[in-house]
Amino acid sequence: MDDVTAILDPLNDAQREAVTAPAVPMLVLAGAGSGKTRVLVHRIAWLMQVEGVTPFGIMAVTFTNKAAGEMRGRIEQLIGGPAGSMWVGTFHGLAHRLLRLHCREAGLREGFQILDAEDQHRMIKRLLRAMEMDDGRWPPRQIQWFINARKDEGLRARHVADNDDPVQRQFIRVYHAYEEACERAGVVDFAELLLRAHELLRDNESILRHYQQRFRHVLVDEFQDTNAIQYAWIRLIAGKDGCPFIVGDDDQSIYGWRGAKVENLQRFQNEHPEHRVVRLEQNYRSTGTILRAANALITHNNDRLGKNLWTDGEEGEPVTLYAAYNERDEAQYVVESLRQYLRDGGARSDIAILYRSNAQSRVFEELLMAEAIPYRVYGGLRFFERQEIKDALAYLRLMANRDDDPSFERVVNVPTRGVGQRTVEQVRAQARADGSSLWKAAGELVNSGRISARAGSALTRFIDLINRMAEDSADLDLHEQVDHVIQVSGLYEHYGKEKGEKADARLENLDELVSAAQAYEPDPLEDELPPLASFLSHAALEAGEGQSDAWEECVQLMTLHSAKGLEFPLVFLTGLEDGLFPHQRSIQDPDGIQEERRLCYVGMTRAMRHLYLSYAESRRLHGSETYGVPSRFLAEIPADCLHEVRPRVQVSRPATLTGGGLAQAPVDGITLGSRVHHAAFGEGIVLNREGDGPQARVQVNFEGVGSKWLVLAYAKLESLS
DNA sequence: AGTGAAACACTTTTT
DNA sequence: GTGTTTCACT
Repeated sequence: MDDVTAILDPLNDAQREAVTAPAVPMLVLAGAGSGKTRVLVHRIAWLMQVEGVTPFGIMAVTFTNKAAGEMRGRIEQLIGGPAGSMWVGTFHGLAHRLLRLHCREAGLREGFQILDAEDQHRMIKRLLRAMEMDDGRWPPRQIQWFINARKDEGLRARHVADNDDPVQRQFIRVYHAYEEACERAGVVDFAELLLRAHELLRDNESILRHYQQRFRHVLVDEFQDTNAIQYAWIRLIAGKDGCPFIVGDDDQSIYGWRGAKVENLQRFQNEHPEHRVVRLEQNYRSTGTILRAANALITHNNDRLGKNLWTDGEEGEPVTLYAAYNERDEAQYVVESLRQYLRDGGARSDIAILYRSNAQSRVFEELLMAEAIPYRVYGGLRFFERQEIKDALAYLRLMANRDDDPSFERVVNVPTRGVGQRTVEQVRAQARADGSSLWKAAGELVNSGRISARAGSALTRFIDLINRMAEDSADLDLHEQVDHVIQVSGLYEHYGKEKGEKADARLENLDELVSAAQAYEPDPLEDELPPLASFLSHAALEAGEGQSDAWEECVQLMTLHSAKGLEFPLVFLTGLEDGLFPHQRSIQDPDGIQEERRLCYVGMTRAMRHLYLSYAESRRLHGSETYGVPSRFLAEIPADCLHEVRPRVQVSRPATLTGGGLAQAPVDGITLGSRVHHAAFGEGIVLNREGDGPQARVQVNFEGVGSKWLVLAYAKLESLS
């Protein structure tokens, strides 16, 4: 039983309590840096080695591939062998596996493929056109969002009520059309994977019973991020007597905007009266001061499940606050400070620069570039999302399934082969008339001869190309197949002709696709599937790394959202201005503010040893100069945790520290953010200010009237606050 | 079919 | 200010 010491020794009391918990539903409230992955991993080892559960009976669910991979790795390390038949994966990945295993019962064809967000967007645009709906009045993005949000709630088009709202009615119409189009093409989008898998279990007694009996132990990571359908899914599989082991942190719920429901934590407790809660509150990451600052901030939120992080580590240095003159000054300060850290022997990869929105990365990039400090920006296009890669995949998808309309549309005329818009439109019309796929419609059109000779021969060329490639590569290995397609389709040549350095990069990517195919190993747990179809699913489900310029030691730049789950010795949390962070779009809504506050909390708790906060008094935003107020979050951090560096007085709008928080000094009574009254426009909030003296102009957002620029000398504004 | 100007919108992101 | 997308022109 010395295995057990290996499992339990590295744990603290709370962690141990969670890991060794009896067979009841468990909720582990795991604060930032409290070792939640460790608890999950050790729990699994405990189940196997002490409770005698086989890997076959365990399912562990995460949100990202990265988290899933890490978990699997650590499990295998701890138990000293492969986790084999254990189901460890993302919600989408596991739902996908379920659907592959039971595609017949799920109402899907055998080789169904997955639509990524871009494919889905294109498809909706096409549908709108076919339905003769103006995509100006019906923004495809909005409809896409609508459909996904409904699916995340578990609702199909036929379930959505229009409430006599004409707009809603149109949305539902498109949703219906979209469902049909997906059905016809044999594709499913991301949300559909979850919804379908849920329906599969819900509607198939025997399948459900099988999985309920099999997975008595379902473990879920980041439970605060689950949406309605994911919750329902877990509920179903866990069944009445399952013992779900849930790990989450309500204070780190930052995905409400995409359907995540923090309430699921509460709901879990209500629906499992016999559950037990363990709180992991000891933090192993940050200094005492950083924790004190973060704790104080998050205390301003309501309805918390309650948790207070502590550490027995050292106090550490105060959190530094820098009031920058503008965004360039902010960047300069950040770079100076990180230089100092590097001079003191710190590693570049220890450093993270965090911001609220992607656009903010630019200033930092420019400066880091100029100073020749290697950096890496997270986010952006990932490997399998690149244009040339998606083109190649579209060819492959068509070969696997001729009815794949999105892929047909994508490559009929890439590279150009004389199938113009006119011809494609004819094919679409034919498909609509026959209720068939584009591929069949194209064949039909060519045979019927109701098409010009030129267009007909161009289409025929395309049809023959696909057929020929499918035939010729049928017996090849996967990577040879991919290579063959890239060459024969003309894609390689096509992208080679692109000008600039782009061509090289694109060709390199295409080569890398071949390598990826060569390295690909099908999932042994689901594969009856031909390697090609399996590879294509993999490409959609795991879009690959962002543009990771190798593993060179780099300063890390990323949004606060993508920083979740990571930790860095040195963290810069930048752009702390009202309107930017918290973001303008969240500011009206109290729940929005709370989510922003949690985001700030997440950002602060990324820091291990050094935390720098900064804001800029003026900033170029969307092209024009704006004047920000220090983020309200700054005022919520106790003054004695903060060390304010070079507080600038007498810039455009001085900020001073008073009474434990930041307050603004008045500038002739009209301060940014204050309420004013105007004779004609009524009441509003001062958003912006330009210039000095009587000629100064202010931008005021009036209730009802909207925002106006006014010259102070003429406007006769009355300050109300 | 490919280029260029104009119009436009602009959190956060995984799968 | 920047990147994207659409439309019009060659």
